[in-house]
Amino acid sequence: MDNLIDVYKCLCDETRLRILHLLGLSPLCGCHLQPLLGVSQVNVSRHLGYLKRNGMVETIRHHNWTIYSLPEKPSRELAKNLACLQDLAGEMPVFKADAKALQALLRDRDFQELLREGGCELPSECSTQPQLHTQK
Amino acid sequence: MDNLIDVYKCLCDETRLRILHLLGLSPLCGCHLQPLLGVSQVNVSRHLGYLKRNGMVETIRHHNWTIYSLPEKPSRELAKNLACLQDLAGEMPVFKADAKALQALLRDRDFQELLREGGCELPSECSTQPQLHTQK
DNA sequence: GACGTATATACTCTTTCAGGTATATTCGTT
DNA sequence: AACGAATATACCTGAAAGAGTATATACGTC
Repeated sequence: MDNLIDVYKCLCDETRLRILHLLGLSPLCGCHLQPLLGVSQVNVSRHLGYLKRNGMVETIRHHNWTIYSLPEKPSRELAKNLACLQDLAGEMPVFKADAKALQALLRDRDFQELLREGGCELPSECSTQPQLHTQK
Repeated sequence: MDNLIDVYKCLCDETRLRILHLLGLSPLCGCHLQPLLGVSQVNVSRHLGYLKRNGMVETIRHHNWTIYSLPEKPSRELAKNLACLQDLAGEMPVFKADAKALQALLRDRDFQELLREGGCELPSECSTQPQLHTQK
């Protein structure tokens, strides 16, 4: 029961909702999330810390980066609610805009390499095709 | 987006979760919820007020009673999350115990009459069969 | 009109939360 | 060793939440 409440507590903040939605699409670092979300570094870090303390995300350290991702083995409560969130997000402007903004990052080779080095699975949206712009 | 956050805010309290779960099974008054939940009258009333302010429940006044029920036409966000909650509740001890405690009330004729007079649909669990104990 | 039941509000207190500014800490590069 | 990038923590503040006690309000009955 407490676990379920913790899940909902994590979900009742817009920044955290956007973070979880994005992490549902790909593992990400704070430095990727910050520009996507348009909030301060401290803010991202604090919300990520909150999510981690509550078991909503997992981390992998790689060099100076902390790669955040959704838990590999989420609790039933978490899994159900994340599925519910992704479902709802598909029809909500804020989330759709976030997903769109993420697409550019997913095609970035430096980003793909970072995930690979961190041992993360690349999301299917990461095109392995030759790409046009590799700005970092 | 704000609506979704409000939904989650309503869901991140144990008392409110239990209320919503019970209302998913039957319309109920505060005076029914109070003994079921085992919390004070003020507490039930405040949480019900919170839920109503956020559009999570609807009310019908009948004499001295206020019958609370889930919205007839819930928003997409609310509907999805209530479905998710009912799903999860099926396997959680606290909710199962609440549902069981509610069964006795559902068979109570005074209770059934109150719902009918309030214009509520009787939940399917309300047996219309002759009953053994009608203590109020 | 007095009383009991059902419900809601006011006041207070304590805790939690979200955000801002400033300041670590860690790692890699120069 | 100095610097920059990525991340995290400390301190402060204002707002909201949750609960307790007391007190209203509203309705029906006697």
